[in-house]
Amino acid sequence: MNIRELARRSGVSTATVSRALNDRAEVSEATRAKIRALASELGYAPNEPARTLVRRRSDTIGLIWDSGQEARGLHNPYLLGLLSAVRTALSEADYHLMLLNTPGAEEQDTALLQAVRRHNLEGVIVLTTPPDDRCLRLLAGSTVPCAGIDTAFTGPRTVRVSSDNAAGAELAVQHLYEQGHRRIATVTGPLHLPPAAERLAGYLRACTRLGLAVPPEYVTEGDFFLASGQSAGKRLLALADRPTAIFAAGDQMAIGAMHAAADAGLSVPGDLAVVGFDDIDAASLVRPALSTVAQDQRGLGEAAVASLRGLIDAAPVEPAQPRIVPTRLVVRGSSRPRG
Amino acid sequence: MNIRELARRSGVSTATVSRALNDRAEVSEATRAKIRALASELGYAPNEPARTLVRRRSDTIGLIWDSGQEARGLHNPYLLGLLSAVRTALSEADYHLMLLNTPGAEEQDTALLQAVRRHNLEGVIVLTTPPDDRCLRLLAGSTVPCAGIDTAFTGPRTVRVSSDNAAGAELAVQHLYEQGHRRIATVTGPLHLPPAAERLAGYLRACTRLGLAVPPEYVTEGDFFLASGQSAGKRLLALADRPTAIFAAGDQMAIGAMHAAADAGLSVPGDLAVVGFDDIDAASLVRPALSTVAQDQRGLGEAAVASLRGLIDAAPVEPAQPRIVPTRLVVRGSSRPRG
DNA sequence: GACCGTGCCGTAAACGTTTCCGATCGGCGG
DNA sequence: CCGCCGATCGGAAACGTTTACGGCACGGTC
Repeated sequence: MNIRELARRSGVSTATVSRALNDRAEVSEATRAKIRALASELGYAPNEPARTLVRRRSDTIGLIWDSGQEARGLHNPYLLGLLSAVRTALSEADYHLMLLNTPGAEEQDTALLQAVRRHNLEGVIVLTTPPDDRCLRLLAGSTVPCAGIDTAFTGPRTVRVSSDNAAGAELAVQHLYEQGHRRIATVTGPLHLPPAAERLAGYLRACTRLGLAVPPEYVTEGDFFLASGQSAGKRLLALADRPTAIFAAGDQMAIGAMHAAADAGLSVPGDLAVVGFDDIDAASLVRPALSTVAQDQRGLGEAAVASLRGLIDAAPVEPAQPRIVPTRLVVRGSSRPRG
Repeated sequence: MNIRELARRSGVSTATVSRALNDRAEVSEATRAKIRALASELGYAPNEPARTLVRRRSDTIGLIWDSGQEARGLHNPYLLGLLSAVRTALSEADYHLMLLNTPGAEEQDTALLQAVRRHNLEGVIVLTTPPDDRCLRLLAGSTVPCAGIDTAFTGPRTVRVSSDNAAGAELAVQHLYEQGHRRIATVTGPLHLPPAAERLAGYLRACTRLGLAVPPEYVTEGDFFLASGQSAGKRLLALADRPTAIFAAGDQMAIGAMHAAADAGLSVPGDLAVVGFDDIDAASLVRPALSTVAQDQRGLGEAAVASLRGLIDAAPVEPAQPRIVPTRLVVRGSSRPRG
């Protein structure tokens, strides 16, 4: 069942069928309707590879994420939500989606770039901070439009979209302040990662704005995982000037801090309030449930797709501005009014 | 940079270049090496759409999962792991992967089938139990090879791969038995879903094998979510013949049961041991950490890909046997030896 | 020496679509 | 009546590959 067969049965030429189905103007309404009807009756679907070949565009974009993390057993609970958001946003824009595999160490440096060319991909969306990868750097350095969600690469035709990490952190601190807390400490992520640095900046900004003192020992660096939050919490709770609240730059670390409080015989939120960042699944499963700054995954996905489309059909006029997506505070039991 | 240009620069014809790069025999080693070298030097990558067009096979399979769940706010923490596993297994088999979007209610019934034909997909992998969808049923009923992970459709060229739910449940009960428990209750999932039914069957089988009495009130049905586990736990703990251990068919329900124990002033695992199923992220974050039956996501992904390949290049001889992948018990704090 | 097989390679026809370039046909103003 | 114009369509050339087919040279066998 190809366009020729459909043309034969409609009594017109393949050119007319193509024009009819592609909503071109040079075809009468009558024949267009007839062809449409016959096409859907016969279940005709145009062959995409052939279209791609002649049009020299595939309406397809590639998606890639850092699976190195999972390989090391570290799930990023956000990936799935981002994936779905990107997928629906792309399909609404009539793009197809191809999953690229993160090149391992044994791959060629050009593996990613080659994959893009092989499939005529019109752009690539990169999820989460990837390892310091040469493949990815090569891709970003090329003229292939790239949108990165929470990634830090730069290139001639790249755009970065990320949550408003600083504002989110401010939200958290503001909330704790409103609950009466004045001694608020923080556990950061690895500070060489942009999101971690931005969340710290937001924390500091809020503290100065609110007139809160931030002794240097109130800022401890973690690695986004449970254990680091627990040990950081333990250190913070042993301080002479013990904080009454902790803002952790990641939910796992926040849960770790809650464990540290329990270890010290302190109650949450009575003796220590905790606010995290990300709203992972576990946040609503632990007890007390974790207050946290939720990222807008759908918004991130839509922003990435919108930016990418801009990059695709616009000339590379200027380095695209990063797109910032607002966050939202979710208040749960771990920061309710002090008892 | 196409094959013609490469042929010109190598001083041979396009046919020879094609044969050289596709490892056909009718090319001398010398010219093959020369072409290879030139190709990688020039960064030549064959155009997949053109290949697909002429070969009439795309080396691409489609992936689809039920995003209805997420839309309703229900994350399936397993999806991401499965996704990665499928992706790596496919790329090792030199297949490309295209993400299909789950058709909404407004789509044509034939949307999925049409997508498969448009892109010349050679097969489809379906993740997690989808809604009772006509699109999917149409796909399964066609001759398109389909592999479903934890899905219950059937068709002429479909195969189902799933974890050994029954054996996993037996593992859990056996473990609790070995810890000295004799009164073991269970919280099931919705029993119309095959995994839930199988886990219950495994529980019952283990109990009879071990000679444990199972009063009817020891079996309560939940919906895989936290609240159902909590209320089920509450009911079980109020029983005159109170169980000393609970096997929950899902981790969220298991955590709910732990909350119920805390509400009743009981300690875990001292007064009540709990074992879950799935090993979601939260399992290792709650306190005490949750013992659980972990699914082998990588194994599931590889089995799905292997089955699909069998379906693709074999004649549809007989209805393919379902592939069963073993599970693994992860013992954590919630079921450690009784105090 | 004729013949055949084999190894290597080139020519050209496909694959299914889009689109450029004409062609045809009414209608309409001059 | 003539030429022009817009609307509608068909013919045919692309797009970049793979592969059937045939050709050529060479070595071996009778």
